[in-house]
Amino acid sequence: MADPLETRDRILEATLELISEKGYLGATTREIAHQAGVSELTIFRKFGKKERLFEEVLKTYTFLPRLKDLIPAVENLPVQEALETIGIRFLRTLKERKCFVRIMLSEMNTYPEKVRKAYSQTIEEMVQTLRGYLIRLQAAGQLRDVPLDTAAVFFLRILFTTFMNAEILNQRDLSPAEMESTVSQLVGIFLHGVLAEETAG
Amino acid sequence: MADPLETRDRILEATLELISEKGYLGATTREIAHQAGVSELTIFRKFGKKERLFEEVLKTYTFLPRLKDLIPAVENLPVQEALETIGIRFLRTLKERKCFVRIMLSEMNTYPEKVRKAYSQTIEEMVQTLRGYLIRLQAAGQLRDVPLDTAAVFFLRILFTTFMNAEILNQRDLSPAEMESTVSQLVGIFLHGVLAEETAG
DNA sequence: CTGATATGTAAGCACTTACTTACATTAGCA
DNA sequence: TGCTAATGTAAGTAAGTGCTTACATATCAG
Repeated sequence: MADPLETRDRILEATLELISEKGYLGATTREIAHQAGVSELTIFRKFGKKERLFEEVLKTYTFLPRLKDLIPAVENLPVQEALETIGIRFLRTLKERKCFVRIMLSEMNTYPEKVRKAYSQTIEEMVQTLRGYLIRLQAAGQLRDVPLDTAAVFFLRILFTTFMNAEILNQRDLSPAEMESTVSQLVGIFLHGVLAEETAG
Repeated sequence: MADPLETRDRILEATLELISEKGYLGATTREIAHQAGVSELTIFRKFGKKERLFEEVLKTYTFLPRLKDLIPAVENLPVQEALETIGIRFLRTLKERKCFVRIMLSEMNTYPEKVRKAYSQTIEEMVQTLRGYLIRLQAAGQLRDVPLDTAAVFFLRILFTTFMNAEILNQRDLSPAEMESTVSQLVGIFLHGVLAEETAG
């Protein structure tokens, strides 16, 4: 009948959505098949077993950190603007990949190895990107002597939890306006603890 | 036979542990009964249905924020020490209630209303406590003009994610030494963005 | 001892789940 | 046209799942 690749994609997308809504155990193969507009048997012919489906979803929807591409465009901006741009982009990426993030949070307990792999390919790489940027700032004398791994991690973690709290726990849309105000407040607090000129003690 | 209250407690504790390990759907009433050293029937006699068990666990293990009791003892310390004490206490509380936190994270998607209730009785109240302390500092002229809701939220969220990342995602023990160094780094970055004397621009 | 209360054992019910088998259909390619 | 690959329908299996029923036992207060 149809294009086998297209069929496969529809199955994976249905799986992503349903697992993110109901968890791995709560998402049944019957319902996935129905939502994908496909026979349940097709799923088993293509993926063998349900667990494989799950792994394939994690592989497929691991979002490559587009933060890296952003850095060059930002490198010439004033620090505050640069960090705000990075922060907004990070929040937007999380929003776009909401289903994926939900799965990571839900299944982190029950399938830590599988989730950890997906995690290190996404958020951890974003941390490294931000850290690289901060290191260059520090080398240029713009930052005082703080541990930059920690600083980068703190910065992104605040945004991650902001997203998690609003969109997942409270199931409330994180509006662009709210994103901007959160990020600018964060950058404010973050920067004035990091800028060299303000150390003095 | 035994004390009915004691039996009830054993069931609730087994439920807490098993749901935190395997999720609500993954924890079967048979296994809970076995781990509690109790007949499966006893569970249904005491709680009626599985969902009720879940709700009762959330109610029972909601940890009352002992942060509040800490504030008076801390009010006379220098800000840095005070925040470090608060931070360490928060991390320790999370560690003690690890099972409960895991459940909150896992089931946040699938049972948001139930989890949200437990959440607001714990972490949100801690935020308010910390915010109260910061407001007093600000009134005393020790902090510059930053939004203190946001600041308090940021502070605790960083610690929450630190805990989550280490203990849940990486299933690694967060040692007292690591807790201390994380908290002191956090307070360093946090404070120098908040202290009035360093504003200047 | 009596009766109530808390628990246990055993069997099972109605239902769902992941997964399978057997057979039919459709589309495209040679 | 006929072959192959991708899918579908239908029926079913074995193993759970939450939850129930019927009946027995043990403890303890009166």
